[in-house]
Amino acid sequence: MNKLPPLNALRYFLAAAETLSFKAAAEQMFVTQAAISQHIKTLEAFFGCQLFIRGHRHVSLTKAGERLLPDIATGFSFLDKGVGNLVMDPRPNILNLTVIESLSSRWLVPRLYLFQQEYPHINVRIQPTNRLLDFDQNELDLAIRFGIGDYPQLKSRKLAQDTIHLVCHPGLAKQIDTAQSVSRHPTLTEKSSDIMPAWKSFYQQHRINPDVGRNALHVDDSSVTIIEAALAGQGIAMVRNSLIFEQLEKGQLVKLFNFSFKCHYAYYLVAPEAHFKREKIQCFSNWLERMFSEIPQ
Amino acid sequence: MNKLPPLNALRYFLAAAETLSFKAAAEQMFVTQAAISQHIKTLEAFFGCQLFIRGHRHVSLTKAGERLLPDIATGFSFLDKGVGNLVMDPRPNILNLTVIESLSSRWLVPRLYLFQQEYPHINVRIQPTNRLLDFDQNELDLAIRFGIGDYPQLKSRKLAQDTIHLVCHPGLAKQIDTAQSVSRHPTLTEKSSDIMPAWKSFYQQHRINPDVGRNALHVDDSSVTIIEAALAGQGIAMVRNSLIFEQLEKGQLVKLFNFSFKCHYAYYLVAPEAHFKREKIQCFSNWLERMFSEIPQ
DNA sequence: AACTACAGTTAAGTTTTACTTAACTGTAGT
DNA sequence: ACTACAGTTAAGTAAAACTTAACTGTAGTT
Repeated sequence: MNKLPPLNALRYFLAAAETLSFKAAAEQMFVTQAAISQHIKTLEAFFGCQLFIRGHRHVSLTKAGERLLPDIATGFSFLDKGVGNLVMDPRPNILNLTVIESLSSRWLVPRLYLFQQEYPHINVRIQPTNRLLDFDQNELDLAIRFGIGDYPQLKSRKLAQDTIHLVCHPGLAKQIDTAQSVSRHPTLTEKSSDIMPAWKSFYQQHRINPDVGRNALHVDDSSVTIIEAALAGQGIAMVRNSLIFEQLEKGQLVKLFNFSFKCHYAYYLVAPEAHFKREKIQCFSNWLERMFSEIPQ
Repeated sequence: MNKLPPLNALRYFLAAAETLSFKAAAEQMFVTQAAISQHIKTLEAFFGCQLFIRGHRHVSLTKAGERLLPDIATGFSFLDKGVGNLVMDPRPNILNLTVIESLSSRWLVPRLYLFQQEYPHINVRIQPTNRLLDFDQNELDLAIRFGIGDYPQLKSRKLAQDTIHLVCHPGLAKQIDTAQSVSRHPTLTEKSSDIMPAWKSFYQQHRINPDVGRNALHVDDSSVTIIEAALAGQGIAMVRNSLIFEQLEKGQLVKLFNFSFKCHYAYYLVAPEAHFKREKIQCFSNWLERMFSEIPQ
C-alpha cells in the first residue's frame, strides 16, 4: 500500500478528466474552480509530471493523465458502489419512528391516517418515548424530539418552534380573576423542557412569590397526564400550543391572562445523517412539515 | 456519483478491517489510534450504522462492515495501482540531469567516470545550464542548483555549503602586497550568486573604496571563464572553493589575504518530489553526497 | 485594433478538518 | 487487587482545504 496523494485531489482529477473542464468539475464537486486548480497542481507536483494541458476554455489530458485515468475511474466506481450499497435503505417500506410521548398521543397518532392515505406503501411504526434511543440497536429510522437540536453523532432538522400557554378548564377560569389568585389553585407542572422556565416567567411578570400557595400537583415528565387533568378541571397548567390548540378552539380549555411563553426548545427531526437520504424519510418529513405548518399560532 | 464520506476515513476503515485492530491500523497508516477511532466514528455516523463491534484487545466487523469491505478494498487497490504506475520511473537506466555550468565542467564531469564504474547500468546525461528547466517538458530527472533551495512545486535536498576565496595566479600574487593594491589589478567578477556580496565584504573588511581602480573585467554569469582567466594570470577573482580547491592544492592558484566568504547560497539537488523515490536518483544522490563530502574546506 | 467574455491561476485570508496528547474506560490476565 | 492493553473522548494545535478577489491568456466580436 503505497503512499497515495490527497484522495480528494484524485477525485477532483477524475471529475476534471471526465469533463475536460476545471469549471465543470468544480460545479460537479461543489467547490470553486480555484480549489480544483490547486488540487490538480498538487497532484502534478506529487507525480512530478503534468496531468493536463491547459487550453483556452478547456483542458486536455496529457499522456500521463491518460495513463492515470482508467485505474482511478475504476477505483472510485468501486468506492461509490460500496458506499452506495450501505447508504441504501434496508427497509424501504417500514418507517421506525420514536416520538416524544405527548406529541405522539395528542397530535401525531390522530393524524397518521392522513399520511397512510397519501403514502399507502409506507408503514409507520411509532414508539412513544421521551428518551433518545440508539438508532442502530433499535433499528430506528427517525426520531421526533423536543429540545435544542444538538445530539451527538446525529443530524437534526428543525420542524417547528412552539409557544406555551397558561390554561385551565373554563369552569375553573371563572374562579380566577387575578394573576395572584392562580397560586390559590392547583398548578399542574412537570420538570421537563421549558415548562419550569415558563412558570418562572409568569411569576416574574406578575410579581408573584412562587412559594405562596403550595397546592401544586407535580407530575414528573408527563405532559399527557397534565393535559388530561386540566381538561378535567383539576388545575391550572402550562402547556405547549401544539398539544392543546384544538381544545382551545373547541372551548374545552381557555387561556389565562393571555400569557404566552416562547419556547427555547423546538421540535426536531433527528437521525443519522444518512437516514435523511432515504426516500421514505423524505416523504414523511415533507408530510410532517406540512402538518406542523397547519397548527394555528 | 454520490456524496462520499471523507476518503481518508474509508482508507482507515480498510486498514482497520484488514487488521481487526485500530492499533495496528494506526501503525500502518502512520497516525495515532485516536485518529483511527475518530474516523471510524465519523464513518459510522455517515452511514448511520456501526461498522465494528468493539471488543477487548481487538474489534470485529459488523454485517454492515462486512458488506462495505469488498468494494472498498477493490476500490483502493485500483487507486494504489493507478498511482503506483505513474510514480514508477519510465527510464530506470537513464538519468537526465541539469547542472550549473561551472560545477559541471570543473567538478562533476571529471568525476563522472567514478559513478559509471560503481553503477554501470545507469547512464547519466548531463545538460549544463544555469537556468532551471521544466522537468516535464525536458524529460528531466534531477537538477543540481546553487541557490537558496526554494523552487516552486519542486523538492530540494541540500548537498553542501560553499566558501568563496579571493585568488589569482602566483606570479600575479607577487605584485600584490596590500589589500589596497588589489584595486590596481584587473578584478574578474560575475553578477550571479554570492560573488558580488563577497567582493563587497572584502572591500568593507579592508576599508577599500570599490570605485577606485576601474580595471574590472566583467564576464556575465560565467565562473568558468573567470577561473580560466585567473589561471592565466589575467586578474584577481572571487571563486567558490568547490570549483578551484584542486588548483589551490597544486599551487596553480593562491589565496590572497586569507580572505574567505561563507556563501548564503548552497548546492541543492532539485526535482519533483516523486523523482526522489526513483532508485537511480537514490544511487546518484548517495554517490554525489560522498563526492561532495570529499571536498577539503 | 479595441473590447468583451470566459476559463484557468495564484496569493492571501478564513474556515474546516485532522491530528496529537492526555486522561479515561473497560476487559482480561496475573 | 493490581497490571497491561486497546479503544474512547475532550481539548488543543497544526495542517489542509476552501473561498475570494485579482490577475492572465485566449478567442470571438465589434
